[in-house]
Amino acid sequence: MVDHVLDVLKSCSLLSGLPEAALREVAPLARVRPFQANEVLYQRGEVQSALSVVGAGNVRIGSTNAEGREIMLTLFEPGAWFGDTVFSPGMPRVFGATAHTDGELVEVPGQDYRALLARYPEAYPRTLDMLSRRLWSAISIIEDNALRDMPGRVGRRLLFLAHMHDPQRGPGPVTFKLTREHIANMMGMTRQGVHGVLKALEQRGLIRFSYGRITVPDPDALKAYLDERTG
Amino acid sequence: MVDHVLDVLKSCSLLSGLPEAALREVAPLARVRPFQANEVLYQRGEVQSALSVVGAGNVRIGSTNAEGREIMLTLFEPGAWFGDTVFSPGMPRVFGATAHTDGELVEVPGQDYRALLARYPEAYPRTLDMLSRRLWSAISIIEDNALRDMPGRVGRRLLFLAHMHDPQRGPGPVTFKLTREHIANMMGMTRQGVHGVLKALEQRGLIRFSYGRITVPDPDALKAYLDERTG
DNA sequence: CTGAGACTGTCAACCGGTTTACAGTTGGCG
DNA sequence: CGCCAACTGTAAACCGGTTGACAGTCTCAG
Repeated sequence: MVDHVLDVLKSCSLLSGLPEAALREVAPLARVRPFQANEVLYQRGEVQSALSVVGAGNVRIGSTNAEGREIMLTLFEPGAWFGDTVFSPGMPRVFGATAHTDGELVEVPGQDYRALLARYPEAYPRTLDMLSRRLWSAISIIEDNALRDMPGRVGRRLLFLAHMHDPQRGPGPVTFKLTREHIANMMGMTRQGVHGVLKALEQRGLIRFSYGRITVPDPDALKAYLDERTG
Repeated sequence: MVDHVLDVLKSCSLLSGLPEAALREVAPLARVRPFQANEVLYQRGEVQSALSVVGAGNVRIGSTNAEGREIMLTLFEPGAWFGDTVFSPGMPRVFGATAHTDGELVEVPGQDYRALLARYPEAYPRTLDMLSRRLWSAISIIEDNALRDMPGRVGRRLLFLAHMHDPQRGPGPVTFKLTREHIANMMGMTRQGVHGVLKALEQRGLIRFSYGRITVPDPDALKAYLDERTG
């Protein structure tokens, strides 16, 4: 059991700055939390802080406004971490988390994680780096949303997801299990709007899509097309 | 001279976790860089990393796309810091910085800053907290942009700036020196669109504005109005 | 004081993307 | 194997916000 937790923690990039001995220390303190598709894991506004690592399955990060309109920020795969409030205890969560598929979460209580860092300060630089990169991503999204039109935004986000999906991926094709509606929620668009964009991209051979699935056959080609589209 | 640099460093929230002795160590390594209004301080894409603290004047953070359309992320006041790439050396800057008024920057070379943190590890938690809050802000902006209409977005951003301007402010009025165009650039809107929104907010008595100036007489009232507008 | 340049108000035309509506598919579950 | 719920395609009406254009106003440097 603890061995399994340890494996999950080891797979997490945020924790890879810590020596294995450190991970062994926290593993017993972590909680394994299995989840089913569409289960709400955390709600926006909660103040409790824990570091969550996706052990299996996919998790949607996003929030919903009063009228039920949803915005989805990103989709996390196994090994990803969230719950950035561990670094600012007391702050409410800005976004909620929902299970996208069945899977399992490994949760390290915020206090224990912070205590661990204090005991292994050599891990701090790596931690700052990870957080700073996440900020970088968020700012890129703001920029894309402000400066690009719909095809540009959708294309860029697909590339972003492709990169999250597998940072060291080669040039091969990537497939996402996302409905038109999920994409719409990621982009602040509608189902129909997304449809039009995808159709246009498909006609250029840059993507392929079918029921609940989108494939980018050649991410580099897509990137080249997008870069060319706005200089 | 070094005393002046020290004062600026002390005023910076990011560095306030460090003991004064530590700041005295880096002060001689920092560079003072005076600037004039509209001078370009850093450009998007540069990889050189330094921690910049605003010593005097205002700095716009933003970037420009190929067609010359600009997006402005925020406006920094004295004491604010930027150059988050110090935490991820080698990463290019996502946004550029431009002088909004005359003023002066204090720049600490990235290496020196990182070395200092390593020497005073007790400052790490505060540093993580600051970075994490900045991420929180960025995500809030993404959310606002996706979920709110123009009046909602403009209003929220004004409140955000009011808070940046003076985190411990009382309930009094706040005034910004921003043109309609600057606001438009912050929101991904046009000058004319902003005009309409401001007029609507003014008619409700929530803001007042004149040439190059916007005043929020009662931020709490504005907040209440915005919260009510979308539940 | 005065002029030039930056900022502002306003309006009609336009358009990208939403809304609304409905019919056709797909795939999983009983 | 067949049904139902979720997902998808399509098209017309609509609308918020941009585009473009121009005249008026303010500010500050000289």
